Amino acid sequence: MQKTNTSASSERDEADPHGPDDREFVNSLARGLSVIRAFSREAPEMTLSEVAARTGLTRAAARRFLLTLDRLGYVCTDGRRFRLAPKILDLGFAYLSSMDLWDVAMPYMEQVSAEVHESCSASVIEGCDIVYVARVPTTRIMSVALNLGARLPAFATSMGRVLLAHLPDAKARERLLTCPRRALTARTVTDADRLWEILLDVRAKGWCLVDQELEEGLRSIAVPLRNQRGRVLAAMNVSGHASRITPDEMIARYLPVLRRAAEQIARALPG
Amino acid sequence: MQKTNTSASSERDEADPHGPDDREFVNSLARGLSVIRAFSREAPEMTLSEVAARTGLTRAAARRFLLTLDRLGYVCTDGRRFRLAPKILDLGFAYLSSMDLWDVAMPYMEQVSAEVHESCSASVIEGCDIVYVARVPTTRIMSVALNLGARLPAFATSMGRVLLAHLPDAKARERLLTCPRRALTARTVTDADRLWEILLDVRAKGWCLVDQELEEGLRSIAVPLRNQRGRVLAAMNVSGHASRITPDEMIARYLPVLRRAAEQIARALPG
DNA sequence: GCACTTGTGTTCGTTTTTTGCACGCGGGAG
DNA sequence: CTCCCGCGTGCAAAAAACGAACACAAGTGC
Repeated sequence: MQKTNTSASSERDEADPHGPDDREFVNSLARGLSVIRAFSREAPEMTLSEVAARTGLTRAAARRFLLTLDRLGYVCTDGRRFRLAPKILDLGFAYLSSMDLWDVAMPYMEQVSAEVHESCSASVIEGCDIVYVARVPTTRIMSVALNLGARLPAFATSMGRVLLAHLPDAKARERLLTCPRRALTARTVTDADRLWEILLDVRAKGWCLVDQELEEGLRSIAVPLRNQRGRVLAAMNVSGHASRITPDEMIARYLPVLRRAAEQIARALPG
Repeated sequence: MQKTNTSASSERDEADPHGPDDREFVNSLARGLSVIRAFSREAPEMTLSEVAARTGLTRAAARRFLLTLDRLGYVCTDGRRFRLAPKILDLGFAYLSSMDLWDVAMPYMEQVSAEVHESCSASVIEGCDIVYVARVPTTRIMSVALNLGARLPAFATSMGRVLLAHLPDAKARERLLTCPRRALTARTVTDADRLWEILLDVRAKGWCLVDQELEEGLRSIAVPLRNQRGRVLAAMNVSGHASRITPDEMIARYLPVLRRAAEQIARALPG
């Protein structure tokens, strides 16, 4: 879902830049994972050779990995074409399960969504992107479907700015400067200095509203999710269509709901 | 989220039963993936040695895999403890993106959810389990959180029975007989012959209602999701709390909504 | 119909990487 | 202090990767 895959996020991408020749780096694993990632909306189903071409592996290597993944149940094949099997979700599931936060947060997010009649989402920051880790959708307002694992550029999203604002100064600055900041609408703020000011403001206020900077007609407001000790673990937001709600109304009506939910989540979290 | 991990689903589990000695099987990949899966709710954060113990790998091997995954950004570490990084979701994301179905289905599922004020989910079958692939939650009614990738035993769920019913006879029978069928509530039907009758009925009717067989107080009704050519790709359901709705009401009010959505999804699907 | 190109998937020996084991190190608890 | 547990490292043995063949099919031009 969603093609965006925005920023150049990951510093080191897998594939096979003929690995760090470290003896501590298992190339087979990196290559196997790159085979999994070779599948996409554009190529949901591939022959052995197509996989080889996409990953840069030899056909022989691609074959070994595909057969291995098939044996393990992560891909399936009709003999000629290969496609990913649902078991792949087990891997991400391991991640989601390993975080109590989402489990704890979901009921409160459902409550938020029910109260404001808009989608409520949670995300974490990774590199230049935010990654969606939980979501309670209502009727679609965005042009793209945002599902778990989806990425959006941090600098242009309400959750991204909240997360950036709660990074240590040096890190936040560095990300602002190094991450690509393509304007996504006419309103997108891309100037690093201006963004820095915004982050300082967000940090002081404890919330962030973004008005049609990510997508025309889309407004969203986000708050940090903290654990009991006050450390920011993620961000949570609510978005609404510009035709349905003004920024002031969002602050008046949505912010209190978000803040209350965030507090309840913090209290409900262990540790 | 959700511990269930029910049935013994996967025929061949990974780990390291010292692999099929085939030259076509890449042990390193299987082992690397088993390292990812070693993380769970119970062990969200582990030292190198703990990972080694959990996976049955030597510490040296575990170390190499963890360092590799760290380099690739799939795990992160504070130097001592390792945990999964959100990038892991990219893997499952590759799967979800590779299926148009979910993208197409989501808006209709949101509509269903809005119309009946209950959660609407979609799943596929894999072995003895159904795997959740899309979900529009409303306020929580189940005791467990069902998220993407979550598994439930097929025989005891409405979606599972729909999916089993649309398998070829031989396959459906075989799964009924070989899959574990532990009773989950007092009402759970576990008798294979009785289940077979139910499946035939589901196949004939084109929908399935399950009343508190999975969990006390939980009723759900499911229909198949087909492509334009009529092939069953997944199942979609709506569930409700027993105190809020009777089975007859579910059939009267929810079924038409589900059926209409399923038809719209079929029409909206390519090929 | 025929040789021919092109793109498959598969096999095999050789080179290269990965592995497991044994050993050494260091820091916290008893 | 010393024991124990967790971590890092060197090396022979095992494995995986590579590349180059081979087999096969479908389409191509003649």
